[in-house]
Amino acid sequence: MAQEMYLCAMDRSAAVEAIFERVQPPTTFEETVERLGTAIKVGLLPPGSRLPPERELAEQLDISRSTLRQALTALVQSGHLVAARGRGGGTFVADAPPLTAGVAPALDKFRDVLDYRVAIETGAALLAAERAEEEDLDRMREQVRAMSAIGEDFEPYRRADIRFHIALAEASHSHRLVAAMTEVQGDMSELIGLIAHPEEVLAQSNAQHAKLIDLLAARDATGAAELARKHLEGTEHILIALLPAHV
Amino acid sequence: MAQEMYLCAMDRSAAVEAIFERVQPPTTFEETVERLGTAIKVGLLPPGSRLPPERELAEQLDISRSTLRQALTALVQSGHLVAARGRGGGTFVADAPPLTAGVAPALDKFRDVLDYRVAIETGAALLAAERAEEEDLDRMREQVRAMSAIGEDFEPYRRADIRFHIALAEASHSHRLVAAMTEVQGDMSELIGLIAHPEEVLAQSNAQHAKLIDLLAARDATGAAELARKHLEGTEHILIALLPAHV
DNA sequence: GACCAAAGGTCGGGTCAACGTACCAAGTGG
DNA sequence: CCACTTGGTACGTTGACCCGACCTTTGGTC
Repeated sequence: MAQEMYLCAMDRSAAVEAIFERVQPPTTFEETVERLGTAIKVGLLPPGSRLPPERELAEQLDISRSTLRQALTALVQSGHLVAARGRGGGTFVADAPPLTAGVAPALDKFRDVLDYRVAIETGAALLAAERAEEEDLDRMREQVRAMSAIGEDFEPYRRADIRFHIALAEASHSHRLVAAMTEVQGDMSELIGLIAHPEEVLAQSNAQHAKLIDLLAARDATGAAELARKHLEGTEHILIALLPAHV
Repeated sequence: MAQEMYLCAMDRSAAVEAIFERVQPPTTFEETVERLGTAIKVGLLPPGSRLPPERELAEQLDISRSTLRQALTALVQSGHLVAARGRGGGTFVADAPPLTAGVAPALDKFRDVLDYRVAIETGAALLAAERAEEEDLDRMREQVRAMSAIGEDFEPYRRADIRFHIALAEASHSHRLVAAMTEVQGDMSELIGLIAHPEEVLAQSNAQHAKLIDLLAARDATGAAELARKHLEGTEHILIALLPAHV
């Protein structure tokens, strides 16, 4: 029975190390705050929109009402939601949602987010080129129009931008990529607030959006992925220059 | 106060629906079984290798020993691990790990896994082309050699194949992509057991592996992503033909 | 104006996952 | 034979989560 061989000393690869990292699944409460909070920040739930009644929503999410209320309460206190009692009341997305001014917590976490984003965006672009329907493209075109119509101040531009990228994920017709894209955009918002956005950059960015749609329509998967990657590099360069030196 | 506007009826997009889906974070126990189980199935922890002592491992994973033992016990009962008491004992990966004969649970889950894989693999290929060091490429070459040396029976080939793809993720130097790749490969194993693998298919597959390394060495990101996508299509076509009609 | 229905808000008790600590049992090396 | 390392067991504590009943506010309806 005496087996030797201590944990393969040579093969201490990054993958093996990843096995033994901390295991900490989020609680139901945390997950719920994350889900709803991201949806709000990302604009999927626009200001003024109403959530389903608590008892109903709890059933949809398949959690108890108590836990749901914890999450809702947290979001009310943070100013993302407002609650109104009585008939015709309900829980609504705040009209003036607080700016997501995260004070840049973990630094190497952002590296990860940026890289993960590359995978999700290019993957979505690739599959979208293979599968996008005309209606998917229309939804994307609408956001491009919105962005070019704005031009000046950044907040509404950013919202349309997010919706464009989520629409891209939807065009890939992959449930999981939509979820991943939403999550990634939420994470990005924490970063993007930190940097400046000259108007010319936005214009060029939106030109790339339009071009991407053309490539999707032409079913040019390779070109779409390539353009997507270039598109992301723009943001990256600005961010990396801004972030202090890392490991 | 009377706000109207019931949850934007028009905008019932896939992304919005995804918000209200079931929230069910895994328990620590489940997550731990998943982590270790995947690592074993995927061959990151080869048969015969020894895990750290329980008390130590529990600290690394930042969970209580009791919970860790639940997970270990589960893996012992399922035949993935064997435990030996006494000094010089420990917990070891079983020599003959049970075949992962998953009875194909959710069907549309696999669609999702396949699509997610496209994103992770192409994303990893893309970033690897930008960042791979010579030593990263060497690790991949080694697996290609291993695969071509085998040729006949499938199990060892599959193991080397997995390690190749994980090495690709490592070459992208993205922590998160390594983790995602490992997870995806674990999920894929459940599927791949279901299909046949003619020798000629494996040969062609390995030729693509070799070609991919060349493209990475040449820093041809677009070409690498393109080839990766083609490489995956091979598996997909076989699987989709096999899986019954879906929605 | 009385009443009802539909919402959010509160309370108390029950269950179970996870933790921590101490202790038992087995096997190996000195 | 002793001591030490390592897996196995037991038990009490905490806290997340659930369930259900009830209160409070508020707008609509008769």
